[in-house]
Amino acid sequence: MIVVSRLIRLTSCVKLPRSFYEQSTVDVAKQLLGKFLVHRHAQGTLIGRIVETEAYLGPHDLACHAAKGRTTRTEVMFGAAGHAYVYFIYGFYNMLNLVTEAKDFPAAVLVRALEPVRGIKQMKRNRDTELVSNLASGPGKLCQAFAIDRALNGQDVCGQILYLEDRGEPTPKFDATPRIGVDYAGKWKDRPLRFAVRNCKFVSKR
DNA sequence: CAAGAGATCATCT
DNA sequence: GATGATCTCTTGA
Repeated sequence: MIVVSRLIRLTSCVKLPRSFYEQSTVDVAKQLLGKFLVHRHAQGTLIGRIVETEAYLGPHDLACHAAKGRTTRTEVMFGAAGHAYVYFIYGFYNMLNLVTEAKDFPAAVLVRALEPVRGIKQMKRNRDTELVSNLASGPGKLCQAFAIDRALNGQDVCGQILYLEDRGEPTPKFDATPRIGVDYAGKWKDRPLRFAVRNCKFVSKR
């Protein structure tokens, strides 16, 4: 019986393969809800359930960094799917994105919020705060909680250090809204490309 | 509570 | 030299 339950656990706990990230960016962004981000860190293993994402659709999407062209900064987005695009912004925060679609097509999903699952003690230290719903409820917060910085830019997220897991949970009910903080993006700013789990207290505050 | 400012730096003009 | 896929704290009603 022990062996059987282990098998069940193994089969329902699968690392997302590269083919997952090669799908359309909107599909990846939606399907990431309810998946688990795992960071195997020297401090210990940190795990969170994804509850909020945003899709950045490519060079024509004025909110996407790649709309400004292929540069040192955006190079990772032009690479193969299933890699981390981590950038530094506002002088303080890192943002975690997962590169999607075909090589040479620059698109990605911004991971905006997580429900802390494992390593909560370490996350509290990293964030210097006690409230669990304030540990990873925003793109800057979650990078701080999960010790994600630009050292992880370009990391293969189909590897052993940083990856995503499907634990058998169906995609939760979610709402689609415009993306946050992209008022400069002209007609693209109102497109409903932000996806957040409905009635979830771990999404970013808005 | 809502609104505003400040923090601070890599990247691009 | 300006700005940004943010967050926190302070202010004032």
